[in-house]
Amino acid sequence: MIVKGKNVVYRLDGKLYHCPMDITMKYIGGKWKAVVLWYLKGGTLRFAELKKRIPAITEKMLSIQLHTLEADGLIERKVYGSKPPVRVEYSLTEFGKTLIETLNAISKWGRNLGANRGELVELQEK
Amino acid sequence: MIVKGKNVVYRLDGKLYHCPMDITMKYIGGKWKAVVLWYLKGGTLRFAELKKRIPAITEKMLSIQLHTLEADGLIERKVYGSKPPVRVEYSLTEFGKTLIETLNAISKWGRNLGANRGELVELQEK
DNA sequence: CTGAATCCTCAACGATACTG
DNA sequence: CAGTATCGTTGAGGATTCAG
Repeated sequence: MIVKGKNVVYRLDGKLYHCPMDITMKYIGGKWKAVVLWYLKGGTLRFAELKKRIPAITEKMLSIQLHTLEADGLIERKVYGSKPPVRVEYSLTEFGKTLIETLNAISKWGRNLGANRGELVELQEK
Repeated sequence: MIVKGKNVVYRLDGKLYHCPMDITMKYIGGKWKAVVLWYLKGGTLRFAELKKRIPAITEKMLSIQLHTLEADGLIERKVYGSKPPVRVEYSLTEFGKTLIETLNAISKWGRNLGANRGELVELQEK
């Protein structure tokens, strides 16, 4: 706990944090991580399935996010088969699942805003 | 609402979002905004008071964050006095207060992680 | 006291092509 | 299928100085 009036910080993985917000943001911040986690919250997904759900992401960025999330212990990567085409599945770890409540709160706020102030658009099939 | 199987997105301020996570992250993403909002959640604060609570931020970045948050309608800026030194106070707007639940969730997760995996450090006074 | 202005760096992000 | 390699771009963030 942060003690009022004291100059106290957290050290985590050798890095100092003055605020818990910072810590969480290290894990889900950036342009893509929260979105990837959001879709994995629904269950195991393969690379191409994630790409399909997040059309705007490039394969490179998706690859980087997945490796980062795995290194952070939030997701698990399972490879099936040794010769291409291989099958790779991604899913939340138990640690990653502790984020679900937080992810829900973030999504809920965005959904409300989109519903109240935004406009729904149906895209044409290409 | 996102309709399953349909290619539906939100349009908000002229920008398209495929995912509610994206929307929220536009408002609280980046290195500083969530932290600033977190401290303003506790009540009205002046520029120097915010700076004191977020030692790592530069005045430039704090200034930018505050203007961005104000432009997004999340915080309110009140100026007292016309001749320097002026007094400027920042506080959450009603719209900004709708984020409190989300901010709490984010902070809670970070606090738990800091408590479980991190280490508490007491800094020396300079 | 509260910033704005300037200049700078660097990491995140992106487009495209290629591969085990 | 699931990426990696390479190169290019962009913009967030930072250091410093100056101003109402």
